Amino acid sequence: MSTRPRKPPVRQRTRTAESASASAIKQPTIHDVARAAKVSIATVSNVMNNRSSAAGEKTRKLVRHHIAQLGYRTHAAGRGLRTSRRNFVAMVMIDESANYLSDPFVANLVAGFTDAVNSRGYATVVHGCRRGDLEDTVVIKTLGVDGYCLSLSGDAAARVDLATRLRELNQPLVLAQETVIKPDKDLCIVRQDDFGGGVQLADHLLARRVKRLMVVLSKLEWPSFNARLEGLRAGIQRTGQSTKIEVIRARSEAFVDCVAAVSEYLAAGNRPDAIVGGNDQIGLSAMYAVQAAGLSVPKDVLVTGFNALDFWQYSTPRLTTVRSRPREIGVAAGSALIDRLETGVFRDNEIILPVALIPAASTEQ
Amino acid sequence: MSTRPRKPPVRQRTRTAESASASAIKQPTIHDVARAAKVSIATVSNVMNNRSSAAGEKTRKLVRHHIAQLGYRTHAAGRGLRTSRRNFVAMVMIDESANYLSDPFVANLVAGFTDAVNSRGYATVVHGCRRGDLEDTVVIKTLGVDGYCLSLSGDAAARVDLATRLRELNQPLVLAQETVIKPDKDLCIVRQDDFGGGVQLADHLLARRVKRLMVVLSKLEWPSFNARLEGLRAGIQRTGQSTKIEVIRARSEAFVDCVAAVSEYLAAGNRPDAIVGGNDQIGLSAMYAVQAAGLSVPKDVLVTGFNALDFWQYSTPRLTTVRSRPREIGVAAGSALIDRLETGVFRDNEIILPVALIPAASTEQ
DNA sequence: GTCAGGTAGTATAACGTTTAAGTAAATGCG
DNA sequence: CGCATTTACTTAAACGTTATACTACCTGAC
Repeated sequence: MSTRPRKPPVRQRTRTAESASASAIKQPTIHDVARAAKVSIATVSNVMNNRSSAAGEKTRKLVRHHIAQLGYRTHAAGRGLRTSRRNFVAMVMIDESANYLSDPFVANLVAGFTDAVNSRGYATVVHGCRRGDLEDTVVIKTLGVDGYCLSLSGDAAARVDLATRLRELNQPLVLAQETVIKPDKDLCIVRQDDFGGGVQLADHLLARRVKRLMVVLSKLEWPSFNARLEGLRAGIQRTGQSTKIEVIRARSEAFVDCVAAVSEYLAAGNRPDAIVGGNDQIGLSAMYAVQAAGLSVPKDVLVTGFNALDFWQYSTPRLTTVRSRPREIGVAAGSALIDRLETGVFRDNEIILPVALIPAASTEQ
Repeated sequence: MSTRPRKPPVRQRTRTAESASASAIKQPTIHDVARAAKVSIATVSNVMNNRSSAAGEKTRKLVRHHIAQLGYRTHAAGRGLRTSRRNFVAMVMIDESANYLSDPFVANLVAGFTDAVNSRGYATVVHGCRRGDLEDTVVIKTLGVDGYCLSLSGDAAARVDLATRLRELNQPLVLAQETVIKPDKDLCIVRQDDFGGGVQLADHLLARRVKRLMVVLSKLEWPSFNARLEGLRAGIQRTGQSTKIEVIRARSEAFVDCVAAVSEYLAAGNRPDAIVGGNDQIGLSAMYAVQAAGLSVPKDVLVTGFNALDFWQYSTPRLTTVRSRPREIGVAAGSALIDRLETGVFRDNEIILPVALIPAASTEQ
């Protein structure tokens, strides 16, 4: 024979069928499939990844049969090591109280994000981390994902701090509902037009001759709350009317704290024409406090919320609010991140979603 | 010299400083750190993992310095390949409508889960998958996590199907809020005592001389809803009273559908003494429908909810409900899963969390 | 007959880490 | 001193993939 002699394989896999220990069942590897199908591991890999070249209909079928037979699944770490692609992205939130998802706005945003990301073949690690813990946190230390989305939460300083750390990782980064950090070349910010929502509220309330306006926010400086407030201010200023704004900050966004803040304010003899809640929860709490003080909504006081979350419609009278689309923010953020991973650049550096006022009984005069 | 001659290193790493391409910045590896600190990679690894043996205070400091200097982080895929531990678990939910997290019960459960898991040094992949897509889904195909938690959602058949598939992966599995599948040796179920909650509701309502009871559920057969209903039935039966239960199922749990269902029922001339909502959302919708029909809560009809979610307290009159602790279910599920990963066995195969009635104005006569 | 071009498949070198096994020097002990 | 033990490290072999470079074979065309 004139053919060059084949070198024998250097390394022989020696795993026998019964070598698997009882406790952890050994998953089959690409080698097991190759051996069963009597082909090389390269061929199995090619079949697994539908590589167009090097196919062969018959072998393809054979290999697929053995893959199914053995229940072989690609070992994610092996592939990840080789390709330096993990098919994971992380959604990170600052979360002092470890219940970030209890805010329905955040929950819907996350749901939209994971759904967009999943549909592109990636999985999402959802991670809430306490402010100081960032460095110790598993995300930074060992996560090794393909990209990050940092979502609204915490005060401005903590957010900026976290965003800076994430940028240092040199991974694609999307910021959701961020207003303090400005978009720049390799950064994408997805947010809704909270400012515009504030303007819409101002127009709506001024058309109802509101002269004295009370805004209820929480101590925590959510950037979107501030944007809404600024929009409100701008909307009033634009008309040149003399409507006055007073801002009070409840200890937290919890029902009891908001009710207490409003009740106290009313008990001091204040009689605003309208109360603007920073979000629906605050608006509903304010409405409760107003009614508890023996006043009528909307006869004595108009009340508004923000976000139009599922439960806003349960109230009597129904709360005037502004429709936010947290889910769409998440979807846009997820899509932008995956696009960036696959094309290498962000198509847009800023995506702003519109919001729309929903007038309801709580501001009908 | 009598010392055995050292073999020169077989493989020379040849990465130069300027070899990194402009687009993707190369992360430093353990080799880079080793070279900088003039130690072996094994030593760097030992320092990274605080291995007690083979330490040396001076080298330890030196290595740590270079780790910080270079910004080295362990490459997750490399470690994962070697240790076959990924430090990831997955939280999987069936999610037809791609907005599983918009249910606050689920959102809080997930939040508790991720928090428990994070605090043990693991990360959580949150994954909602459509019913049929399961096999194609990235979770099954390429995720390769250390363990799974399957959370409530979808109808019983879909859940059982998904649970079966997950068991085939031979990974530790925890089921949250599952009532159809029974616990067995290498499976852990964490749920709350929905049945007991139903019994408590029955006691509460029967003490108020309720003779005709209407239960509002949704078409989707959530297992916990059924358990609550069974508890209610058992509670009534236990007393031997003749109270009758009628069950109606709204098209969905959405406000409009529940209101429509209750309104229609009342319009047909039915006058129940009490309406039991399957959860708070349904209870509040029912209350709305009752009031819209010109009836008074609680004078004409008592109304109850279930779960005591954040917004339950916004209603007027405040809704009588049962306190659930979805967050604690998540925490228990997460802890159980990590314990299983670290000890090899489940300490408990079933964990049942108590619930407690919160009487409020909507059932005060 | 031979050369070009395609098809089908294989061998093997990484990817970055952990860890068992080993070595060299220092220390303890009789 | 001579031997055992401890301390402080190093060597090198996996872990399961992917992808490059290669071989072998086949089919025509000239």
